[in-house]
Amino acid sequence: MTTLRIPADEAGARALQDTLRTRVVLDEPGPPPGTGTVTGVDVAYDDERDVVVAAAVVLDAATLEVVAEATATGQVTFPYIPGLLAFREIPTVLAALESLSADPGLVVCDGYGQAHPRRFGLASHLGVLTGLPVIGVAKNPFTFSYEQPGPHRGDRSPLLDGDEVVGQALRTQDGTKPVYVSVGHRTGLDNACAHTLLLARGFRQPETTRRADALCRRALREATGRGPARAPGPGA
DNA sequence: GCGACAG
DNA sequence: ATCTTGTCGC
Repeated sequence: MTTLRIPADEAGARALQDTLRTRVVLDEPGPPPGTGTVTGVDVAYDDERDVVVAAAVVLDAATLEVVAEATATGQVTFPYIPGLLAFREIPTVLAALESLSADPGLVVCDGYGQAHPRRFGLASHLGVLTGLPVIGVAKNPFTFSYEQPGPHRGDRSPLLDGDEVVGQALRTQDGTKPVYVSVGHRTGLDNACAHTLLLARGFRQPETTRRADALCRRALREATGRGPARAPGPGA
């Protein structure tokens, strides 16, 4: 496990990405889809107090049942800057991953891996730091061009940086927007798409992401007191 | 210089 | 990411 570093400024952050990207492993296929465990990671923020909560949820890859989960709380130490997302999220995500009681298997995170201006998005950064196979499944497009994939679940089209394929726009449900899949570390792109489809059986987003999202939001509410006031019921 | 821009 | 009502569709 590589030591975590948070640069003091943007230039330092970009330089560190250029250094660490040499350690990304792209010639492994990754774990076979549907076997072992898969782990979703996500974070939630409280902008008022600069608090961030990360969640890691381990699922059985065959049944999608929860095997283990963990959360971690931290202070926000880096602003959101497109291209530098990892520096904002990774410290707390690492803490959550480290306190898991089960083998994470393949890690699925929000955001990108290779589909990044310096080929070193969150998924790649997390992979290099942990040594784990990691893929990125993002909800919105970023730095690349692509054609709209076909309308059905499983349809895809490549994310292109020039003529280099850096990911896939993948339709996980008929009639919904695609998700954007890219490899982070120690996984192949076709395999990453296969995992994503198996994990997104009932919804647009992978079950890993949905579970981790729900958990870190709940943990944030409990850590920060009341979040947004719930609508008062008719009986109030 | 301007706009776009994962979460 | 987060705030936030109603509304459209199955």
